Amino acid sequence: MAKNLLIVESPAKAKTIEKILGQDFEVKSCFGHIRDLEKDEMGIDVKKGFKPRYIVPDEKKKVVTELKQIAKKSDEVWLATDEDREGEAISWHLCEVLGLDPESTKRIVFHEITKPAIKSAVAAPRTVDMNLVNAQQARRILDRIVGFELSPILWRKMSMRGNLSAGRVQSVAVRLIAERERSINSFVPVSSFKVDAFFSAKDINGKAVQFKAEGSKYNQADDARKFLESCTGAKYSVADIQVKPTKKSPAAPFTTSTLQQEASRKLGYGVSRTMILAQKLYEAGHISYMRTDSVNLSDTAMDGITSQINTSYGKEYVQVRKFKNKNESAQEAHEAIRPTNMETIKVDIADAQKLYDLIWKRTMASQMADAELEKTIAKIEISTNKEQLTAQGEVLKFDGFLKVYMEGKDDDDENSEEDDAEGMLPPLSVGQQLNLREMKATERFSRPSPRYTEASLVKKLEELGIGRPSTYAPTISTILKRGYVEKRDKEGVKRDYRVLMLKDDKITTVTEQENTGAEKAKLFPTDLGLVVTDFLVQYFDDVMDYGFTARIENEFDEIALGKMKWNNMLNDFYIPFKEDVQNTLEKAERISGEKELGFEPESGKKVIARMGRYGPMVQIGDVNDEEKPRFAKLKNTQSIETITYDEAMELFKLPRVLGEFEEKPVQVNIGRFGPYIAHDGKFYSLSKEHDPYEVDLDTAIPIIIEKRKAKEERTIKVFEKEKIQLLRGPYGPYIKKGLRNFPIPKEKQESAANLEIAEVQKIIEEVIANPPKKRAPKKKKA
DNA sequence: CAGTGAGCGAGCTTCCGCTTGACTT
Repeated sequence: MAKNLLIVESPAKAKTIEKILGQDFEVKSCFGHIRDLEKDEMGIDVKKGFKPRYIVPDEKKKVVTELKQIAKKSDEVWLATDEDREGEAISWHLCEVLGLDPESTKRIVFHEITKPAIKSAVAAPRTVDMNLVNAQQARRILDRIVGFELSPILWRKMSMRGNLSAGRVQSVAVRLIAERERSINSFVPVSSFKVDAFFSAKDINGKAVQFKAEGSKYNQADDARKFLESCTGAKYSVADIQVKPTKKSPAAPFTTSTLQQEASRKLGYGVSRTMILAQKLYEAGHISYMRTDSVNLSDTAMDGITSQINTSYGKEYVQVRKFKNKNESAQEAHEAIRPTNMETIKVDIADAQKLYDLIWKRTMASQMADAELEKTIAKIEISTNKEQLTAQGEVLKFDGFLKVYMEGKDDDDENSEEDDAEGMLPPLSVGQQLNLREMKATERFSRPSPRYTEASLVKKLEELGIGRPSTYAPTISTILKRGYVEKRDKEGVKRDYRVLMLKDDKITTVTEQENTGAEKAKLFPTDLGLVVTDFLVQYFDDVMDYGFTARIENEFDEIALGKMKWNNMLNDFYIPFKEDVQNTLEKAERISGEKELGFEPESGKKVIARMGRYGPMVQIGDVNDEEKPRFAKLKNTQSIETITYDEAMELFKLPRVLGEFEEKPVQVNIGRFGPYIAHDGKFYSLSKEHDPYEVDLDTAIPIIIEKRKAKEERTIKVFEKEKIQLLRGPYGPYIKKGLRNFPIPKEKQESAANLEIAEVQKIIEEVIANPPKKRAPKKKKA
């Protein structure tokens, strides 16, 4: 039996550390937090100075029991949780649960899992820092108060049903998306005309090549035309050439957030996918810990990286760098994300190779030499005009880190529009005459900020100091699951733009078309998200403020330094907050996001759009009217905010009779489960590519025929006028009664076609009596 | 299943941060 028990958070770390420390230590993991606030009644005694009530959650009981047993048998317990606020709290909770004295129990920390780091940590133990623990408790309690006070307000005040929630992080994330959407919708593009001249000159081999020079931008088409006119008959010559050496430096090694961004840009992964794959790589020992905000690399890692660069590319490619973290909220408990062994190139894990390559390359590049470029800027004179044109070229003199890796660009990066296509210029000399092939003034429109992707939202949250590496992906899952936000593509719209062209001393104008506004896998707020956000901003502007987290983080820091009492801090927050809560419960009206669209001409009844119990809808008339109001669901792409009166009225055109087929009427409508076609007492649901408002008889009939045929092929037998059916499924035959499916016992599957009604009834009864095991039910309160 | 949307008012839901499995179809 080992004399010492050392506890870390992650089981994968435990294994590695046990190898390093040898026989004197048994290393175990506690799998993160082992205690949390009780779920009922807040878990906090506000009146007793915010005294928290902690419990060990059911799913943690097993780990805790095991740790208790081993702790009892060990001479000494060492706490080696992460060196950050949460890690310190975990150590303290371990003391509480394992019956250890926090004032004497050995607490050690390290930021990297390397032999020297761990050995020196063990040589210099300290004790649990209660100030830091208190800062964590304040953080935890504040989040609980905010979440568990705000969410019930939504349940009371929202007309929409479902499990709604609000919180310090998620609600602000939704707000970012909501505000971006509104700024896009109200954006008015402004056009300008950019002049480009195309010249030809001879390259080094004497071959004629074309190159581009840029002129000014004009806000009006007329001004652009005047400039082109002024150039008719002009001669062009090189007035000046400047050659400037420039440098490009590699980006810092990956943190969680930058890894998510790069995997999104280069591989198209959502943040959850990235994290699942990274977790697999970590568990297999291929990469360091993947939930980190640090850009630091251990000395051991640096040695591996530089020697790998040396062997692969040579000494001149090595350039050792220390990166500094840009954001203040970083807690830097771990290293940057890097390969554990730079010599490993192939990882034998499904789908994870590409992500590993990305990490490997980024890590390599971070310690490689700057790329050296030579930028040439040539000014071109126009004989008839005072203005000059500018041609730019770039030549790579030394590739440096670009040999392995170049960081991707977001579509909201400035200059990304222009500076990506800088090619080479042919050799030019001052005074050289140039032949103009053509000059164009192309109309360009200003663009709104792009919608967020999962990864660009994470970037923004990190900039604001909101959320942590371990919560970025789950936060996005939450706001998607709650229906506040949707991830989808948007088709672009065609837009005309003008091109004025000067060629052979003649000016012509042509109109061309471009596709604009197309976006892929972007986050859109739903009506629910917009309505809930507006409500929260109206009544809880302090918590919803983008600077709120940063402000309370400063106070948590004060607590951690022992300069502020944690319950005083909470009290200062709580008093005005609780007042807002009371006030809102009393005064706020039910939230429905109602918007008046107009009046129905025949009846004079009001037409409105609002949130209903089942989602966004339009309504004609009022509940208090004698006649019942009429309702219609909004289409997926429509929103309460932007729907027009005409679009709303269009929605009332369902149900619609399309015509007849086999002497029976064909009707299209929208039901609870979406749009469907009704014919001859049967229902055929419409797939997404069919818009129920567009469907006509000619499209409906093939759908009926095809679905009917597919159904026939799957049907084995029908009982009681189709109330009970025997169907063929992908895993074998099954029984369908009403909406419910019932499995057929294995031994009866082969002869399913011979089953009679009595036997079928018996199977159904048996299944109902002994329902198949479902996923473990959620724990209810005792 | 192919309907609704208010309100009546049980009984349900919820936060953020640490960590990984154990569950189905």
